[in-house]
Amino acid sequence: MSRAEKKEQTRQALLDATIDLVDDRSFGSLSLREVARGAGIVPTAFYRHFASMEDLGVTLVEDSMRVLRRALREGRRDLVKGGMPTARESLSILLRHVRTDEAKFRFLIREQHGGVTEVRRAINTELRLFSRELAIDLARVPALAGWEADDLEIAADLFVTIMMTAVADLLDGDGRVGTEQALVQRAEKQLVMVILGLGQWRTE
Amino acid sequence: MSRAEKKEQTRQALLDATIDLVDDRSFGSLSLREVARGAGIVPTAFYRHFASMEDLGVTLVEDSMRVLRRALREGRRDLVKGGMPTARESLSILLRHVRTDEAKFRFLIREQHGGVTEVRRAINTELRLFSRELAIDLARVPALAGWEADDLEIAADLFVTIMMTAVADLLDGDGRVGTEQALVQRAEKQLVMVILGLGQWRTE
DNA sequence: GTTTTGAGTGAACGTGTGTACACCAATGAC
DNA sequence: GTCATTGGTGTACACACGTTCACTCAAAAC
Repeated sequence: MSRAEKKEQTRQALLDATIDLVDDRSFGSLSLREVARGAGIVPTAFYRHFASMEDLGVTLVEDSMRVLRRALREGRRDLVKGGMPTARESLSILLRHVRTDEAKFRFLIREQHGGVTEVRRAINTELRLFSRELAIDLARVPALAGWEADDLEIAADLFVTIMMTAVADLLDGDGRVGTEQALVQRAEKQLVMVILGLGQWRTE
Repeated sequence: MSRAEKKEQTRQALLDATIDLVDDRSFGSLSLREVARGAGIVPTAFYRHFASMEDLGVTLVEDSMRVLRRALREGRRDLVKGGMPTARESLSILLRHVRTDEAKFRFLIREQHGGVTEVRRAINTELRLFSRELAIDLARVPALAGWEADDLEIAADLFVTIMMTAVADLLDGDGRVGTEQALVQRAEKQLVMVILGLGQWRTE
């Protein structure tokens, strides 16, 4: 294995170890030594890859966000068509992604309002970008033509909030199936309420 | 000062010190010694008041929740009347409370999805209670008569989510006034969207 | 083939950690 | 007035922490 490959592998091991540890603690409570230990290297070697824990945290946000963006984008394609069945479809796509990348989603949810400023900032910046992206999609929906761009972004923001709340609830809940189903139905109904509200907006 | 009073005072000092420290870090990253130092007592004296940091955390949730409940209840009285101006009113009441009890709200926002299980659980239990309370209020609104109780709770849940998101954004934002105003308007419009959606629910 | 580079090592530092224990001193009960 | 109760103290322990420094030794550059 080449030198660069070996380095990349260790770097990834550090990121993986961090994601593992953050499953039941906050990122800010992790120690550099713990992470290094988890990756199977000596503490001082950590600095060959990241300048600090904060630096690693920001990198981890970009990593995890790539997964979230992919999930939300896929769901988005259907959501903009409006109506109840497509809202359900979008949600189930998202939640399927959550199940296969549980740890990364938990990291994002936990640290969105967490105690490490740079990490928090990175997450919210990315989420805002995504809201704007969704707003642009909404603008292309015929039924929403003539809307203010600002208002569309506000609606998009609310969709994202509902989605993220559903993810948080899913990850927090016990493993029981009934709970999960109820949770999905709730989020779905909330999305529909907003969609119905959109239809009424300045049309009354 | 009586013995019991003196003890209560120290206990409060521990809670205050914790709230202070949590302003820019996560609760899980606090050490017992730090908190004791902040309260002006020696580490071992901590145990005269709380069995552990986790224990203190749960107490702090109850403390802070009392403030949040009062704020949300006050705003609720107007919200259930429906319509745009009352949504604005409810929001401004809440945000005024946030400004006077900033640290406690920040604690709740930060730890709602934070790394300390018991604390997280305590916050979400209380929030769920509040949602249910709001749902009962909604049931008394004539326009919403005939709704399923479950659906009302789902709507109430969404109201609470929007409110909490607004609080989080307010506390995260820089101090600039323009930002704050935009944020309030956004939350207000989101509330209205849901209210409009409620009007359409199974009425189409 | 020789030299340079750099990821990983291991010992050492000063400092902070949670908790155990014996102790003090003032309040409150009798 | 005496004595038990109890919040707070100070010392001590074994351990974990972030960061420093001089080091190895294999891959990459020449």
